[in-house]
Amino acid sequence: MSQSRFNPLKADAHWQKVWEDGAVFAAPSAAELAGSDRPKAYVLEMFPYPSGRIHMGHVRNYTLGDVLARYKAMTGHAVLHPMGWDSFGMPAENAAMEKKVHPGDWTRSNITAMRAQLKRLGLAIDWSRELSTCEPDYYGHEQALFLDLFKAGLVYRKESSVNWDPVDMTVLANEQVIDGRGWRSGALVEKKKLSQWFLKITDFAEDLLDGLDGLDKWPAKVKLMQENWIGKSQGLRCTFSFVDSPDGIAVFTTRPDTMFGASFVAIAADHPVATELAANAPELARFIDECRKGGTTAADIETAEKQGFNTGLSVEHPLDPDWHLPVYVANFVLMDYGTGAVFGCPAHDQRDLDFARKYGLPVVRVVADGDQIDPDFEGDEAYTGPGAIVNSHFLNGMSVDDAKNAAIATAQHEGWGEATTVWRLRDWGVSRQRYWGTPIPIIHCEFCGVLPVPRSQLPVILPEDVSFDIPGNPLERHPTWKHVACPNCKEPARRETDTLDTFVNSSWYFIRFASQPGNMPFDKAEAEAWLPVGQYIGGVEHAILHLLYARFWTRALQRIGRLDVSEPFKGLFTQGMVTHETYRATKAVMNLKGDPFIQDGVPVTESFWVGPDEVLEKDGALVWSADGSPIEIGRIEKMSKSKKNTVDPMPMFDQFGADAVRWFMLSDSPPERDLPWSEAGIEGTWRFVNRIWRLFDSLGASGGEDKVLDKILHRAIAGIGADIEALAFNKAVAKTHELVNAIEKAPPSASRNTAVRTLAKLISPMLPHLAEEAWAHFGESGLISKQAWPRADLSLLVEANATIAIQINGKLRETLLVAKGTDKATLEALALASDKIIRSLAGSRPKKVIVVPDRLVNIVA
RNA sequence: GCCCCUGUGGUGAAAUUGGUAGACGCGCCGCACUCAAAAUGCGGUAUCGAGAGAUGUGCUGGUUCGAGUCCGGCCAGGGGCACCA
Repeated sequence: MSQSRFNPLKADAHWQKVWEDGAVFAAPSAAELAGSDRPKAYVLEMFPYPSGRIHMGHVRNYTLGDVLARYKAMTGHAVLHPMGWDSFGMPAENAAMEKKVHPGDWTRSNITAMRAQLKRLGLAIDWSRELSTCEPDYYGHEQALFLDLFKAGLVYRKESSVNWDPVDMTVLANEQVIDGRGWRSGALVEKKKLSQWFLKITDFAEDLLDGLDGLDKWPAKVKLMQENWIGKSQGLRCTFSFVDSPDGIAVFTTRPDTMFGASFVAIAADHPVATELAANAPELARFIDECRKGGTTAADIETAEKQGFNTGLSVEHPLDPDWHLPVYVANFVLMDYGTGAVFGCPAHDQRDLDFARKYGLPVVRVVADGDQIDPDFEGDEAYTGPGAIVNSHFLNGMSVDDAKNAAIATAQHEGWGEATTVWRLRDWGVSRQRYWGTPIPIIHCEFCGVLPVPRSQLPVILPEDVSFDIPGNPLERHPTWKHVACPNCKEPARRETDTLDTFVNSSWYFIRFASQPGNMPFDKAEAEAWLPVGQYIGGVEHAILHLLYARFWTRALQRIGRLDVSEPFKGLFTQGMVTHETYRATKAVMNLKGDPFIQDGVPVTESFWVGPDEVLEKDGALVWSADGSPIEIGRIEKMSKSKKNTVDPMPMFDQFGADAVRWFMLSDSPPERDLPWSEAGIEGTWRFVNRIWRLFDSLGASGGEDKVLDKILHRAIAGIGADIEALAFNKAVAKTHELVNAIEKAPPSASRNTAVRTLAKLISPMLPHLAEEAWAHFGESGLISKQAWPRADLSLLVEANATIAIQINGKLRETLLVAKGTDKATLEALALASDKIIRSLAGSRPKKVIVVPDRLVNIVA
């Protein structure tokens, strides 16, 4: 028998070329799909941002999707498994500023490098559908869709307050503001009012919430997060009229049952009533200013004291015009939630209670706390639990829920309020004062106002000749780009220089993958042939924003009749992060002369992140490879460039080949769980790959059946398939090991030969290069990737015998092998006749015997 | 503060509806092959105990013939939201 070795580097290169040259993983066209009875499988991993190199997180993400896509193909599905690039965004502009390269050049060369790296993984991708969002043939269509939504009234412009970095002259997202300063410049961030474009996602709040119910293949956690984010609250919107005036203050409450416990009305600092009063009240103006300055970070809010300013105004209680309440401006009331005004019911709301105690306002109990019904509420802890309503006239005696309904009914009947639903969800602000994004296709004309760019002028192409020498938006400074003729009056006009939030790019790329005509964003029928995505796979960090925006965008397209799909992602899988320890080294700070910098007689040190490849172990402690100084081990975090805790996957591919790395990624840890990175064990997977190869190389001309092995094989076929389908790859790996162990131990036979050949197919989704190599080695023609997944013979899955556990008082004492289906009485008799049981019982009579056929006998003694 | 998730050997982890805890892998130990090493193969590996046996799924109480799994109360770690009326 000739011995051959598996050479992964040769095999990887060879089969990757065969797959690519033969367009083996090209998805069928929509027409072919319609004409075939094959079920469809659209498998999609979240497309990468081309940051430069792939990292372990990418390897995990794309391996998971790839196994599923390959399995789906083998199980007779028409598969769409595409790849593209989320290529607009800030890092490109930062690179431009730091390295003096054009964002386009930087991005495109990154894509070239990362495409090659991804291909090195051996992914079953239809590369003919590759797209890149920074190219006009993508973003031009996005501009067309934006104008469609504009025309449909789903886009509007509004003054809104933004975080403005005065040094970089740009708007910052909330996450980019750290302790009130810009994350890059370190400058104090200012609040600035800017005219911004918004998408009306709130129009779809109810739909987006209701739609979650139908997403039964989404993780409950993600649905819950979206539900909280959308934040539906139902309650009463009512008006507290000013004393002696027809006007009033609109208030929203989720607790109309506590109306009779009201003791003040509080309005936001930005409330129009406050603004009006402040014009003639300098003290109030100063207070409002204070409120605006207040930080918005979690820590600020935690420590901020409830503060108010008594306006001197009084309002009438809607249920009793003679009952007057003071009106405060309060720092804890938000203008952009509800109506920007609340009524305070201190006894049953902690915040209101803090406020009332501070300003000496009445605190009246209106919900009984057990048998406590005294109207005089004592203590500093509000009661927010259930109870009967008390001290509340017509609501007395009702439950909280009944009283809510009764109060709302009365308000509606008497005309001073109505049932209202309020959402936490805000409209989506999509304007970014940046260069590297989709230009917003709008023209501002002094005479004709805000106009869409005519369709014939799309795409609005991003100019390439820009400079990043000075901070700010290069589009704003470009000498010619923004100057255009008004499409209406032909007078000189100005282009919109803002670009779209990059989340817009990722809100429809999965549609473009399904259909990519040149003259429009997508063809309706083609897109509908593939959509929705059957299985979407990505990081949980996108659980809210990306997934919510994509769901909104899809519904918006549905509303304007462009696509009859409401939910873009039927199945969602959120993979865990690949994490690694972080390391910090400390070094002395030097002065200009190069001597240690001494302060108060002590050398000043600074600590900084170092990468895992710079850390050595010496005498049981970790030291920095550069100078041997001690290393402090930080917490385990997601691999990121800033913490320097990344590990480059590519050397592993060069050393062990794609299959060993893929197998390693799939082994052991369930894919939804975070994976603390460790290379311990990669040699083990490499050994396993070689063990399998030796099996493939061991086929002989033996005959004869091996019924035990047949059974094991068919159990593996069924089990591995089910595990892959459930994305439980760690379990599929374990079952593959069991099968391999069994085959290795089995003597030569026809059954064994069959098992070895079948094994090649079973590993093909996970170890595709090895499997192709085996297929060729067997002398077969064609590709194993195109073979049908083996069929499990169900009759072989039925066990003839069952191992019965014999327990005494629930503790295992003995096991018995019996024929399956042995009746209860026989089992009981067998159990009681067992030597061990007789000994254990030591003559005492069983009180009771529980028999579960095919499982166990439990003797209660 | 509110909401959610997780907790099992040295280690990554398995465990259909409550029914033999620790499958499978990594590591480690022993053995074989070898002048030797690597590679490979064989055996062992929850804890205590010489053994029979006892104990064991974060802690604690409960339901049950029987609990890793269900219920209550804690503890620890992680995540999400947060002056949301």
